[in-house]
Amino acid sequence: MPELPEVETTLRGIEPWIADQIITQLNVRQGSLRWPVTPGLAKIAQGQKVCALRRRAKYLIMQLERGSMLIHLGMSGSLRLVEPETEWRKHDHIEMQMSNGSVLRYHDPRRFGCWLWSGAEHSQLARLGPEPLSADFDGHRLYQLSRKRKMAVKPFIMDNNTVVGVGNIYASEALYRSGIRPDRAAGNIAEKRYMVLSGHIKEVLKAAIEQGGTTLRDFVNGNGEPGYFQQTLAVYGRGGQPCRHCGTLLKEIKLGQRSSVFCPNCQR
DNA sequence: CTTTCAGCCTGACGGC
DNA sequence: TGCCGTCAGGCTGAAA
Repeated sequence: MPELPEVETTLRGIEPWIADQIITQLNVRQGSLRWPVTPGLAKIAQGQKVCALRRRAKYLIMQLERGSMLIHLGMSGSLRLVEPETEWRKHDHIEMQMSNGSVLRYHDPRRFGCWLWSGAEHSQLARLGPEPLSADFDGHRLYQLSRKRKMAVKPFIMDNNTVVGVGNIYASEALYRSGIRPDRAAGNIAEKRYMVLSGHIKEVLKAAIEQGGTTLRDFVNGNGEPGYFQQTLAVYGRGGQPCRHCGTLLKEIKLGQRSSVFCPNCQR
């Protein structure tokens, strides 16, 4: 499940191998993703240089000479560098060959990701909130945006309009660290608590990115799956198990269609 | 305006 | 053993 840290880790892993290189060939084997892969993408991309690779929210933006490719990993997607002529695995959908011999493979069993070309601005990026690790995101923003909102705080912080890149895992963990119940109404939380929460969102994402860095070699070699976060998760996926702080059994509820685990004693 | 929810897709898992 | 239902997840756009 690629969340922001995984996307950032992917970016850092592949960037040195493809930046400033020319796309010699692009193969689309399966173009039926979240949105259909832009028709003619292979022909459009071929011969263009990768001028830059950057991340916005959970999107990767591959800046080429005449426009950009917007890439999303959905929830099961991955980008890996593989040896040339590597046998195609099931669910390998796209391959990009570079002038330095690097080969990038896109693998995505559930096909929730996307590869979209645009010569101008991608509409998907138009109304995104601030990056969680930027100075534009802080407790003041959470407080201001949440006034009079009845929505539970967890879906509120997972809303891309509030702040981007906070998925179910890290929202759950940040709320636990902040001592805030995920089902508390967003509009009913004091500014001070939002200051604490915004700090923990940043911390948890930073920590995950740092740990993701240890799996960089996996991306280069094309082996293995990143599984770095599992050991450090306090609540996500631990419903019914004891809280590591107080021993109270963690409670699991549904919020906005998503499972949410919290400690009824530590979080209020 | 805010909030909810279906739909996209496959693999893993539990029950029978 | 295999079949079936359920779940997981990000994101959009339509409905309430």
